[in-house]
Amino acid sequence: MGLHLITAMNALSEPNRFQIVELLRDGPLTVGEIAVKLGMLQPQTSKHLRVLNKAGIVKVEASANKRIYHLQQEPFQDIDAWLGSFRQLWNDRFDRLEDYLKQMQENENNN
Amino acid sequence: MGLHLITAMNALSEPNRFQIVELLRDGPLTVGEIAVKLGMLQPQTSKHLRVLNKAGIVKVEASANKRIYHLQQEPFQDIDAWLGSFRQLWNDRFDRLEDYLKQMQENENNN
DNA sequence: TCAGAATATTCCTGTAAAGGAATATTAGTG
DNA sequence: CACTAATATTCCTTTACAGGAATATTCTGA
Repeated sequence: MGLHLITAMNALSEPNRFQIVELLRDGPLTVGEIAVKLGMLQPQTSKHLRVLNKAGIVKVEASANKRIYHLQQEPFQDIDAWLGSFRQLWNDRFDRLEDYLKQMQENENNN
Repeated sequence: MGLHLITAMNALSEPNRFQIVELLRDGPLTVGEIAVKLGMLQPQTSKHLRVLNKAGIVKVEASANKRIYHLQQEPFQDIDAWLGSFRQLWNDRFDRLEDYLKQMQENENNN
């Protein structure tokens, strides 16, 4: 468990790759388009896309001699699911805080 | 924007640090307790906690000569907020797919 | 103040990964 | 079959970072 998560977050925690992901939210793009829009060289763009691809964050679609990259949902859903358990945690803690405050209130009234 | 995110994800994308975070979900722990529970040496534990601390993921509370580390919500909320925009994206795409299918259905009926 | 426990820091070393430059690959076109 | 465009890969160098071992720091209690 958690291995996909770590791989995905590792891939996303590189500024250029993060930017690529942000860019691809507006829709699929070719390597050249990404490189131009982000002001990076083509080889590094390809290399970063390779990492993103291995992490399952993007997928490629070949069209002639162009390669069109687009986002993939799964890794984001994985991260989201993991964060979900944290939301649960914070909510539980908040509930206990409420109970505590309520308890204090009642004790106050019994004086 | 996004810089905190990248820092947080980078900190989380190291297996040992990820484990530390998972462990701290059950409540605050001292360095020694973390080291024992995860079978790692104290110095490396301290070093990883330093990284997590700088990323805002954990905070320290001094108690005598012990240091008690506990999770912090903010980074997780940041990641969650970022993912939120993706949820929006997927939903929009799904809506458009529904529209498309509905359109096809209608065209089918008009033949 | 000294001893010991808990933690932090430093130094060293090995390794993974990123950028630059050059080159290889693949597909379309005349 | 050249020729070109688009992309991928390789090689090299540099840098960041993790682990190990040793040492420094901080706090407590006698």
